[in-house]
Amino acid sequence: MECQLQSCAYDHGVRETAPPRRLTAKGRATRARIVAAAAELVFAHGVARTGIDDVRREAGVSASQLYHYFADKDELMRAVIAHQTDGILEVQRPLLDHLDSFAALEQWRDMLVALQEERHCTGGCPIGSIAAELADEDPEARADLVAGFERWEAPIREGLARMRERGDLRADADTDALALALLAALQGGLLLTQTRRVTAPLRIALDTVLAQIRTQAA
Amino acid sequence: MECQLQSCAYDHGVRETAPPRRLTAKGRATRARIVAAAAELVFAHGVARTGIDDVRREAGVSASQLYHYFADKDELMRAVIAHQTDGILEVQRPLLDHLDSFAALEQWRDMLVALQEERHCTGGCPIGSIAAELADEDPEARADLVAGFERWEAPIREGLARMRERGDLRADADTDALALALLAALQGGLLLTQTRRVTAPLRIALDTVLAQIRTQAA
DNA sequence: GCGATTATGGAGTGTCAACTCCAATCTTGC
DNA sequence: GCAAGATTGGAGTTGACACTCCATAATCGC
Repeated sequence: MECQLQSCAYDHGVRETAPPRRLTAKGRATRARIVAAAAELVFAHGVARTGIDDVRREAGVSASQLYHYFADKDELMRAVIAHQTDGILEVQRPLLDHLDSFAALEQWRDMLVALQEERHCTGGCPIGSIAAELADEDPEARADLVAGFERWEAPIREGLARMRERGDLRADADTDALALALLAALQGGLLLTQTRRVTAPLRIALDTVLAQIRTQAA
Repeated sequence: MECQLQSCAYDHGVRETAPPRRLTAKGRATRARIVAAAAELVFAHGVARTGIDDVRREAGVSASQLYHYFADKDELMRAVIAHQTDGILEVQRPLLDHLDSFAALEQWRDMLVALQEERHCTGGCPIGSIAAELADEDPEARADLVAGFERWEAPIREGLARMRERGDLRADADTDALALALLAALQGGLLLTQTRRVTAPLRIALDTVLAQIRTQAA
């Protein structure tokens, strides 16, 4: 509840609940290994179907270590949300920071579709799937998810705003709404792609919003 | 695996796994009560967090009854998917069957937004949330989810097609793609609305695709 | 009405999950 | 180098959960 606004990538577990005030280099590495293992398992099977013991085994640590770094499963899941948000931004970063041309938007769409193709359409959105599972169940997780989506949406919003300022889009184009619609199309497209096991829904959902953005060209 | 194509609303549990070949009137009522209770709990808390015992208690039946009508939890969840799809179609039915004018599309959007408003933005899509949880985990559930989405998408697709045939939309408008984009916007909008607890994402996501449909007016 | 089938009650079982405890070992600041 | 504190191992506990079993009561076809 205290550090949602700053970008806080890794120091998420350091709140009043987490016992260790200072982490040694080895400790940080162990903690990171736990979070990475948990993130992978949650991405593959969801929060509820990911057992602490699975994480423990995958990360190669003992139970006491896990509870040394995280007060409980909920706190670990919050660390996973932060980790996955970092991962999304890192992977999309070069493109995401320059979504200020039609060519860049199309490249971004191609990248997203190609990624799902590689995964054979399994797995949805790394944070969207968690949101579906936890948004109504864990208020703290919800807050972190809101922050995660915001970190994702911001560069999209800013890219479209630059297009408008530069004169590529009409002065009265609602770029904030278009950015939000793009994110929603991505989420919905991913869900349908995951369910139907074909990339068409994702591609078509994104293309439809991109077409709408193009109608706003100046 | 055998009855995805016909509309099969209620006779879903009657496959080789379900012991009872014939259900008496009372039996059907009990089975329906179980499915309804399960659907409500799953909608509120997800599949994994819904215990058989919770369903049992909520429906007012004993454990043996539950396993008399359903081979296991997976089969019950498949019945829930069918039940929720029926529910979605029933609620939206009057509108859904006549989505063949801009006015009707807007009325439908208003209804969807109002519904989430009533729910204070809690709960996502009755089948979308299940899809996020089960699509990669249970192949049979995935098949039923695909069928469910198709039953939902079909009337949207057909409404837009009628608009094109009637000349409201251009002859080269890709109404199938627009219908799919609308469903994706709905799913993504619901997820973001559920997470952020405001209806704006849902409304904006739908409005953006509606605007794109309007650009295809003849 | 009567035999066969279906519907119900409720106690019981085995497994697995999250989490705890305590003792032992490294690391670090000084 | 030496305490203080950080890090680790692994067995143990507690509860929840999906599912089973067997006996009894209702219902249906004829």
